[in-house]
Amino acid sequence: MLTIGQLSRRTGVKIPTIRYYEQMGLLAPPERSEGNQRRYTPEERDRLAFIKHARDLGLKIEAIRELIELSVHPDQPCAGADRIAAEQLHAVRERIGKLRKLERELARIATGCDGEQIKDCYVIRALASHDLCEDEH
Amino acid sequence: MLTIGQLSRRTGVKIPTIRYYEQMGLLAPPERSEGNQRRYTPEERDRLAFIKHARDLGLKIEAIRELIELSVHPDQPCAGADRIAAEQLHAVRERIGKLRKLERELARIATGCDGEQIKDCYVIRALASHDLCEDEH
DNA sequence: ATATGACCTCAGGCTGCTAGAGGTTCAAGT
DNA sequence: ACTTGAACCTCTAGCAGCCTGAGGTCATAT
Repeated sequence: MLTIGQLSRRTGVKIPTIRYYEQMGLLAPPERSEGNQRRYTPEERDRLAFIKHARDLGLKIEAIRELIELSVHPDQPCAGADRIAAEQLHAVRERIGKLRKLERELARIATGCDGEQIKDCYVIRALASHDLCEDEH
Repeated sequence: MLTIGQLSRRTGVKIPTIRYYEQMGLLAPPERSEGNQRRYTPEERDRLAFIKHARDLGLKIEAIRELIELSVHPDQPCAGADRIAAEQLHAVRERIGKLRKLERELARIATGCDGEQIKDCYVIRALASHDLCEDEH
């Protein structure tokens, strides 16, 4: 049995975050010691590691909840899990696309200024008007 | 003079958000009608457009506040504005890098499953353990 | 005069945590 | 057996950056 501190160190998830996940229903309320402290089994550690991995991949709490729900029914078809992963991939690709547009524009803005005073500053002028933008947004 | 609704439509910034920016000190408290409703000048519309543009580029409220502060002193050197833009560019590039790692892993996870049941599902297994990951994270 | 829509303020909620106050328990050392 | 000190407990509040809704007022057209 692990204390919450040991669990935290082994998974890299901070203690308040563990308690938060319990509150959010991602982790079942664990056993308690006589003095009311949380004690975790290795299975619970595995589940927390699962949650952390999914969070690191950018999955929302709600999506993780669905996946856990699915994983409790190992004999059902796994199309649901596939769908969640695919949706997540799609979301990540969209974010990358948007960020690359931003990158281009920021690169132009950040390197374009050779003025000396604010009133000539390309950064300020570029933000003040879209006329200097390459694409619409 | 524009009402808050007109301002909202012209800038694409929602009404509660405009009031929020005022509260945060990004917009000065505007004039009011006799009946205490906000009335905006074209200059205020321009400033809101500036704010929106900067937000769309991912700048934080605090960074925008600094830029506005700078733009009020047009005769000062503009190195500060350049720095803010460069920092933002750096942050965006970092986010892109991280997201691309996620993309690779998710793509592998989302396309790797040909099991039929949850207990064989590659998505679930990949999340449960890092053994299936390509890089550490 | 009245209807309707746009506006006002204020409070509370959202995500995903994090921090702090104020109190209890555990394990180790003496 | 006792004492320390770290680790734990619950609860509340806070962060960004808004959004929503309640309950009420204003503007304008008919």
